[in-house]
Amino acid sequence: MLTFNYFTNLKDKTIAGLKKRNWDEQKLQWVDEIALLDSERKELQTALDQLKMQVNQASRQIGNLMKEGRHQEAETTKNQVAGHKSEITSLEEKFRTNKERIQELLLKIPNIPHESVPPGASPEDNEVFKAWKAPLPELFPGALSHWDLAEKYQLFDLKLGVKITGAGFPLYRGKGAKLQRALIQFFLDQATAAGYEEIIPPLLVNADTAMATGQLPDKDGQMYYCERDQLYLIPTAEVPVTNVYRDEILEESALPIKLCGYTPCFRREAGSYGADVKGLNRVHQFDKVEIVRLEHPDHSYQALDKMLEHVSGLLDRLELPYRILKLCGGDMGFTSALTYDFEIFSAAQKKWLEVSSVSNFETFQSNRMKLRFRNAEGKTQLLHTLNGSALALARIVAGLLENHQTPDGIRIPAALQPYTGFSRID
RNA sequence: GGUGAGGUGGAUGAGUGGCUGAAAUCAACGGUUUGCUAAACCGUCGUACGGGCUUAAACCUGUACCGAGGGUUCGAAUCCCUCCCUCACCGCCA
Repeated sequence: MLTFNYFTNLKDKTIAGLKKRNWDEQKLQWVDEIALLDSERKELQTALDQLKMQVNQASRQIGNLMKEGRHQEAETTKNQVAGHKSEITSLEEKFRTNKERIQELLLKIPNIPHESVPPGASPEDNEVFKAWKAPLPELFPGALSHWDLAEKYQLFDLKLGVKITGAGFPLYRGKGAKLQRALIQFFLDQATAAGYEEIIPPLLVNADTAMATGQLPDKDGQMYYCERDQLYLIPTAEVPVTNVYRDEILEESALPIKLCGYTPCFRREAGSYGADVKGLNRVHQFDKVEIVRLEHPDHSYQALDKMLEHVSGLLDRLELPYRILKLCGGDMGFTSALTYDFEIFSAAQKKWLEVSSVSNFETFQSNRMKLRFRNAEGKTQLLHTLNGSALALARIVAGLLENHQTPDGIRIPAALQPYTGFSRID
């Protein structure tokens, strides 16, 4: 959620940013509407506060008059207060309507893209921030897709997942299951080595938590929901982990805060179809290690670079070819100011698969979360939140199986072998 | 799930209708004193949103907030209702 500053002092920047997200003129009017409503809100509050002050003063007088036994005068004052009360009631009504409308609009306005975000409407317009320099790997004739490899080596079973739950809930078995666990452990160890504190959060969250990181109300339909208990299954560890510090005022010396966490992720992913959903490319439940940072606003973009390095290091160790995209305005998430996507090249499917998304949310989440720090002047200030996948498993598994296959088995990268306990799948 | 007791500022903890935004103590911060440490003494010490105010700081000032939301009253931390949460015991259970 944007702060009011974006609609008053930074209005031009806001308009320009929303245009980068391809907003039409009609929606852009909301910016002016919010500014107008906000100034109305201030006027209403001033009037309301003054009336309340009068009532408060009168009440104190009444108390004193009663003590002194001057009941007649007390009654007169009471009648005066009654007049103010009805005025207050009607002003409060206006005030509430005004605030609700502001809130309603604010929730519809996405984050303002960072100035470096390229314009564009669709994934084709994303900028290749770091290309893969070496030649793309070529597989031998007869190389298989990961879903065929899974069947050949008994690594995971989608049909069993369907029997037990439904489409998009893979069941891993044997070396496939061990590979899954090895990757999680490997990613967590790497994150810990990079200074991230490990968190094991709840997998179900309440509405306040989902609202704070921006999943509600925007992505309501994408989360699984337990009606009876009014809890949401997390779509990413970002949600519970970022919320660890919701409603807190941190000391500047405590920054940066670096957290990581492994969780399963649950996504309903309504509306996807075709080859994109084949095998592990898009599933309803997958495992992911997430890294989260709470940063001083002055350092958040340096922190973002550090996160890119971290994720790059993981992919290097897994010996997977990858590229980094800087998402264009039209493809960025609602809450993000700048997002880099990591894509690995699937040699068997001959296409790029997204395996990580690393974003700086600036104050968009912290404003909703009331997550602040006390700056050098002793004033409270919103800090910046960032997060990134490090990494998402399902597609990494797909890439590993496909790219490291040989005619007589699948090679496990050296970095992973201590975790799997085997060097080949055959 | 049942019964009982509770939810007050960074912490402990007073406060049962009227200068109580909230005593006191501790912690923290600034200062004085001091060979060092310690101690003592003085001071500061919640958040949000408004107004004075024109860009900002400082300062002054108003309103709201004592788990959340409603209600009673001229006036609510205090009384009433609903909900949430915590603790204890019982039940159930990995």
